[in-house]
Amino acid sequence: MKKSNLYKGSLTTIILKLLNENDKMYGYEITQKVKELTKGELKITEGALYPSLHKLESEGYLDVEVLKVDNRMRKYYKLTETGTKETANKLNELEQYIATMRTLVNPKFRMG
Amino acid sequence: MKKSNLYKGSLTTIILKLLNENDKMYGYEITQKVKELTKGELKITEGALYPSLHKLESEGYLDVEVLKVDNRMRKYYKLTETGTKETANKLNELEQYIATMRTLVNPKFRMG
DNA sequence: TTCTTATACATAATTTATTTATGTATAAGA
DNA sequence: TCTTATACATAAATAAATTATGTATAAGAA
Repeated sequence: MKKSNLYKGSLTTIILKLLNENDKMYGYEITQKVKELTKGELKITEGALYPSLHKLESEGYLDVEVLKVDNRMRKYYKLTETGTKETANKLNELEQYIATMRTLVNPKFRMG
Repeated sequence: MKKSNLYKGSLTTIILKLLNENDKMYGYEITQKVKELTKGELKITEGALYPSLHKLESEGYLDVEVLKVDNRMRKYYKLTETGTKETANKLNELEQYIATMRTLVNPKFRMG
């Protein structure tokens, strides 16, 4: 999704968190929201997004509802109960990742 | 290297930064240093480390010096000039990544 | 003395998340 | 009419890791 490959592995966290904040969203909406929030810094690609949504659904983290709006299909996703728990896990993992990287990279943030 | 797959893409940043701080290090030393600094949180595997070191060397970011210490081989790596520049780039990318993720995940840290 | 653990390198096979490249289809605007 | 935006989808290729091996020396425990 970007020149930096640090984003690899972050997509599910992003999707889950957005759905946690917005109750229900459809795929295209997610791409636009991410672009908007990051002021174009991060653009998630459809080739990554849709398979990821399908996976999250198959794992039971998301429920789907298909609607037709203005004659165009929209697949709305929302968190299940386990999906909400998984969101918390993923956010913890992100904070842990950031803390760990800071200890390695920034002497001011030493662990312990 | 860990249960969380957020670390994918961070290994080169970690290696470069450690070499930037410690002038010269050998592979095994890097694995131990990371384990120590993160109090066991992050263990980099040899299957990831050695190919990564070879790649950084082939890209001209690292110079190698092979020494024999206590009858055991050690390959000491150190940053080249372009390697030092690349370290700065990677660290900037990491800070940018963290800032971007915070805007997506933490409303307090909105961008702009 | 033998077995295990630590040190120190290496690589091949597999897995997984992504990018890149397509594809379909409708609506809006130039 | 042509392009851009909306909205989905998937297949092939790429890249970075994990997992599983392999070699070899040294130290320490049983």
